Amino acid sequence: MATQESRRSETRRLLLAAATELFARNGYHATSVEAVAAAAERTTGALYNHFGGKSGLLVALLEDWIASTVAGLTAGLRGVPDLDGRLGAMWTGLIDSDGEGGDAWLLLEFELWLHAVRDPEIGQIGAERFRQMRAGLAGGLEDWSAEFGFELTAPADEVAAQLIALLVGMAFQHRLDPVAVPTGMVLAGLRRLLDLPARPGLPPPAVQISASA
Amino acid sequence: MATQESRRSETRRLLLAAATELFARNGYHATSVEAVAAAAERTTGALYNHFGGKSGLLVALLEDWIASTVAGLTAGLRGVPDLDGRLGAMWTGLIDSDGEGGDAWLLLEFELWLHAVRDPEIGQIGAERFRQMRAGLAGGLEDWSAEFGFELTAPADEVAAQLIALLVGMAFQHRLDPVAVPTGMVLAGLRRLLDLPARPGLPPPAVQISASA
DNA sequence: CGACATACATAGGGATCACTATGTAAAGTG
DNA sequence: CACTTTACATAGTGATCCCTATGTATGTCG
Repeated sequence: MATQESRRSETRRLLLAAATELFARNGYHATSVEAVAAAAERTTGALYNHFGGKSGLLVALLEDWIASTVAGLTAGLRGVPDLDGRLGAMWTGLIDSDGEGGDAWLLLEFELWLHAVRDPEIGQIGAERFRQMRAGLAGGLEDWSAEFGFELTAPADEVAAQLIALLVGMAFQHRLDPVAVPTGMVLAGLRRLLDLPARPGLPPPAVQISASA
Repeated sequence: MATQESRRSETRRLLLAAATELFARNGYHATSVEAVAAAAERTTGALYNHFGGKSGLLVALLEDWIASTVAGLTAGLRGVPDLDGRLGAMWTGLIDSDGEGGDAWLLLEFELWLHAVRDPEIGQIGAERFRQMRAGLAGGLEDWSAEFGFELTAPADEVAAQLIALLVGMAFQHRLDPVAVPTGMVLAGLRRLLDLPARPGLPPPAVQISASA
């Protein structure tokens, strides 16, 4: 019915989607190739034919990851008129869900980082991924500063790296203890990195009520 | 010769040190209990007698982790007279080494975070760990603001979370691509979060020369 | 429509791993 | 110095996992 090429690419897509979900949820080493194949409704034979092995699957996943993330970073920002809305969109896009896979995005981010640090081949890809994220955000910042009429007090590259760092580090803490990292705290930090005045009319962050052990 | 108690605690210490090193270097799942036992010059029998299993070893490791980190966070700060020196000490302490285990500190941080997110029992401990880190830094900030005569423009809890977030996120990027995250970029971000003026007399951050793929 | 190539399925092997049951030397105790 | 307990070592087992060799249905092409 379908051509061989379409069938093949569909299988590849299913395998990568299953691997993304399972690697994020359970981790790379805790996920068996048979589990990935089963979740994709295929067999390990197909997986080995496509990727050559478990590590090949990881590399392919990370390469796809680059394109989809750079797109996702800017996608949630369209249609948001004000600057705070855009900053907030970046944050909620990070912790709520990537729009497709729940909070798998964040888990996969750290999972892949660990492999990137431990494996030079993966590390190259991971470094390139963040270079593109920073460059994309830096470009956006320059556009924003023109659009909203504020001034960048540091090179856009620098501010981009700082904004990404704050978002990553806040998500890191938020996932362990959500109430300790309310949205206002993140937005306030982002604004301070941009050297913007604190947003007027916003109530001060709520008193911390995170449960104490 | 030695008492049984001292012998036992010494074995426990060796096992935990070996597990720390190996879990950080290779990851939890990629590290076998036999490898941990061998690195500690003991056998798996000792390991199971102490921790009941591999997961028990991880829990014990994380619990030790709490105390040692809070201590380490403030330890590198003594004897540094100026504020920039202290901020710089926090950063270099994060990326250079923890003073004992190379850069294992950072790897273990993210490794344990993933387990904390996936396992509720571990998650409780991890959340408590960061609560203590934030509280410790918040207290330090209030002392600093008095000592150095600057004013906190936001609650100390909030600023502490933001500083930690920036440090974590910067370390995250730095480990993938060190030249893309020079020290000055980190210090500038920390200062902006503290609403301090940019440091005078400091050359602007070097042009980025990170290799492009 | 027949021969070939492709895409994937099936079955199984070799290695590794977490864990357990049992043995044993040393420390503790009266 | 007999006896018990502690702290760890030894040896082995079932399960799991990554990978490979081979089989087969379906698309492809002259």
